[in-house]
Amino acid sequence: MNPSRDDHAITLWVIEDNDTYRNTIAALLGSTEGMRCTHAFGSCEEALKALEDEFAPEIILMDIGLPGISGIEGLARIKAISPSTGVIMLTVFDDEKQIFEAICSGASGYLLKSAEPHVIIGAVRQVLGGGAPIDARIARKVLDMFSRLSVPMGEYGLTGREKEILRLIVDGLTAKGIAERLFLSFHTVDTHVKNIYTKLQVHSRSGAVAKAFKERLL
Amino acid sequence: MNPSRDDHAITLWVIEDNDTYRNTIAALLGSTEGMRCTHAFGSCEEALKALEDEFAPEIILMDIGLPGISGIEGLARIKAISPSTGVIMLTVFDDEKQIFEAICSGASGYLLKSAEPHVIIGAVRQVLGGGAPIDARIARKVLDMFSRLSVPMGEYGLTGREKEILRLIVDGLTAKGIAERLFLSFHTVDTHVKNIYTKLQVHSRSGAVAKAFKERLL
DNA sequence: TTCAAAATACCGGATTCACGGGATTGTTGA
DNA sequence: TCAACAATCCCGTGAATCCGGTATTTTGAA
Repeated sequence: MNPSRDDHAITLWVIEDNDTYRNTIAALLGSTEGMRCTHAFGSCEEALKALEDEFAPEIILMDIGLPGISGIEGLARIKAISPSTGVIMLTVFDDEKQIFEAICSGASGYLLKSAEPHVIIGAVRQVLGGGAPIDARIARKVLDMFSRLSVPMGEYGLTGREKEILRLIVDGLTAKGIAERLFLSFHTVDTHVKNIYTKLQVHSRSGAVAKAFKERLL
Repeated sequence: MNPSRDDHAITLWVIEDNDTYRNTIAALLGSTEGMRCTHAFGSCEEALKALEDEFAPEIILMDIGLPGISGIEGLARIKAISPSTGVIMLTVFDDEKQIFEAICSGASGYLLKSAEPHVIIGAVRQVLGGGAPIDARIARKVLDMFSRLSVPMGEYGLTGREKEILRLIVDGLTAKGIAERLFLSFHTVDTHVKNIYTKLQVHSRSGAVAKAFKERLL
């Protein structure tokens, strides 16, 4: 495989409202061996329109802060039309909310606009190779968000049997149903449930279920 | 500030059971201007022991697959003793579970052992600068995990009032309590709850609560 | 304006829950 | 050996629930 042959060149689009930056980056990509920047749009609307009657590119470099349809919204729409297209988001800020939304919308990479040319070029190659290039400063935020999500599983001293029954309650089973499932008498289940309530300090099934989810007891 | 001055040099430890790789990386770090690799351990146990009566280093490079105390477990213990120490995990594999656990335990970076020397050096600097260097292939996994977490909020056509009541149910309120809170009659709440059940296709409060959590209906 | 959907209110019966009590087996660690 | 705990079983009462209805008012969209 010779990446310099045009029919094997990576096709790229750029979506960026700032003329100067757009032209700079388009020129950079276009002058790189094995890459062809076939379009450079100033807005998501134009790119989405182009997607209607053209083949989608392999990679799109997109500004996250666009006028009109935002980068986030645009990303979601692009991925809806062409899921296989890798989208690398470019940003000047590192706003957590935006990062989170972009990730959820299926961004394949996340770079700062201040990134060196070789970093951007490398990022494109990494996306093609199944990687997700993320600027270290942004990655820090992602990691922070992640570890914040994982609440340290609360410990209430539930016994094995109690956890088992709690799981079945979460699955929506009634006391009788649980009894049948576990070959127990209804009374036994009832007692376990009572003990679960005491340990979790709740007074209803729904309370126990809510607590189980909130504190990752399953 | 001159990073080549020893008292401003970055202090580093290496924890890696493979003698060859440990020595290679220790030598690499030691020969880099502005860095001092003060220890190279073959196991977490040794490093943890050293932490008891020595100042913690600024950065630790640690293999994730260690004999005895694993890298994950070691990471957690190290962060417990010295939270300000940045720990960069090194791995040969990209096992999702390990990545997830390492992130939750507070890893500051995640590299493949096959990384080029300059990448490792750069990673150390990035951690010092508040970044979190992550190999693109691993970042891909992180992003996948993340977007998998955010289940596309299920839509069951719940009306505003129904969502409001669902929230109160999740908070553990009883029908009577909800009625008081919303200045409604008990019967009205009951009807809404019935409709919620129908729409969510559940048959109990606990079922509705579980579904609400699983499908992020709140 | 018209009409459907949403929100509101009510009834009755069968079922389930919450929670108080008491009791019997094992296992396990002190 | 003995206390502690887990797991099992039983009972009864009052409250809350689920579910099948019916029916009125409000509201938003056609």
